[in-house]
Amino acid sequence: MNTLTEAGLTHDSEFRAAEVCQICPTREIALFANIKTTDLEEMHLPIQYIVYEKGDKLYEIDEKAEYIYTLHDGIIKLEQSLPTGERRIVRLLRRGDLAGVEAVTAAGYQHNAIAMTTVNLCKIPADLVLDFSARSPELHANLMKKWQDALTTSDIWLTKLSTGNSRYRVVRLLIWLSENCHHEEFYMPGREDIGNILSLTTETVSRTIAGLRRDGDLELLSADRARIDVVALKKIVKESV
Amino acid sequence: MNTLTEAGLTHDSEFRAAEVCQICPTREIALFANIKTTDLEEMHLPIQYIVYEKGDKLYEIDEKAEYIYTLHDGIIKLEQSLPTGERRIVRLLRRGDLAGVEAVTAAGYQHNAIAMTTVNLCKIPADLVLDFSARSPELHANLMKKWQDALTTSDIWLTKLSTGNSRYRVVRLLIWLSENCHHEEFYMPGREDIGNILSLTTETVSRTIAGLRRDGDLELLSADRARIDVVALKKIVKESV
DNA sequence: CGCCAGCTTGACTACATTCAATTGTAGTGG
DNA sequence: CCACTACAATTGAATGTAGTCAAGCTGGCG
Repeated sequence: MNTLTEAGLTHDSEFRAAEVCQICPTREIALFANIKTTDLEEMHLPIQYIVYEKGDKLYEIDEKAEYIYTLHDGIIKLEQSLPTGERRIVRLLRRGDLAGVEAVTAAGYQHNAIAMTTVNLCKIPADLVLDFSARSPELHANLMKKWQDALTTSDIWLTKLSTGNSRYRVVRLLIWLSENCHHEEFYMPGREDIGNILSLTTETVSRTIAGLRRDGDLELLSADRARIDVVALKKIVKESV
Repeated sequence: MNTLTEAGLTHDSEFRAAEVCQICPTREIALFANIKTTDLEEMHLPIQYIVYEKGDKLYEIDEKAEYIYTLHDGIIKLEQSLPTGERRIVRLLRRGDLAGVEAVTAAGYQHNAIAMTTVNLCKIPADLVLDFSARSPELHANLMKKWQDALTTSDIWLTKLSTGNSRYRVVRLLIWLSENCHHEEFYMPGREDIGNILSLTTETVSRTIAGLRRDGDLELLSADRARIDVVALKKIVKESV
């Protein structure tokens, strides 16, 4: 857990960045990573600290984009709709990632953002970030780094999650999910969500997972928790160790 | 054609941004779109104007990233390798797009960048862009806009070029390619490249294209030029007219 | 305890891949 | 100018993998 709650804050409250960012457990990897405290004070940034429950929607596609979200804990999915009606999940966000960065350049959000687990995050007004990033070289650099990260993730999804057979794709996703948690046990999305991430049907995902269980490489702990044999799985996708 | 050559410049020469950007036919959509001439003068940016031929490599993955490229004309592919050895094309760039933007945040390039056609571009030192973007709010905004565009493109590739059956995917790609050119006729990559874009085999791509030709929706003009019935094809992918 | 959504399993079908052979095309040199 | 080569594209037949449709199953929740 990496919540501001543990650092002594109550949920869904509003703060000044200067007060709260110094004690933020996500700070070293977050948007304000290396920003001087004096700068944060100067900026008078009102930050809301919020907890969303599984299934809650942060924002919707085409909705007016006014806030950027920094994710402290949990997993968020960004999804888009196809002309045919189905949904496709284009990215998953985890600790340190930003949701809704497009708020600094575009008028509307480009995805539906939905909490897949309980989620802790900070909600930051985008216009202030943009203003301040024009004055702070550090923030400016951080912001670009976050764009870069998002793009790198997208590339990985294209190369590693959208190619190869179903077993290969499911395995890669499981490895990614397990990297989230330091413990063995990790969150596993529903079969339909996995299908929308990998462009597979729920049935195919289900069968593939059943296969991995038979081989002893995957253990289901509850509806949405699992444990994997990382070494064995990495061998399947031909990745070093 | 949208070349600086037509504007009277010789190939592969070096210029100061202030001299050359004012007459650039790509300027209104390029990185320096709305930058004041006085600012450009101040920046003393040495810009190389270069022409690459089909198949030439701009840069390689992991190569030290020192330059950003603004594309004036032609098409560039960005490709990555899979652990299994195959290549995947993760993005195609066209007029106005940037190649190697990662040079401003990362140490090395993240892709192989290869010219698919004859290509006109400007090669700009990344460190100067970064410096200057910290001082110029306009450039800063432009740069973020370009990141944003790249991400949006990535999302489209994930939702529209990596899902659905082969016919659907090939059609979507053809529509995209035809949007490049105002004329009917457009550049069509080799079957293997198309396969690496869409995660299909060359054989499947070939068969799909043969099918489109039989239906009269596609006409091959030469090895790498084609013409399509846009209306008919958009109907296939269920897109408004 | 029973209901319902999400998951699993089975049988069948559709589709893309694979392997192999053939045709087509652009480039080279006699 | 044509023959020859190299490579890309096409086509066919057989195989394999994922999709589809339709039943059952399970576990969490009222």
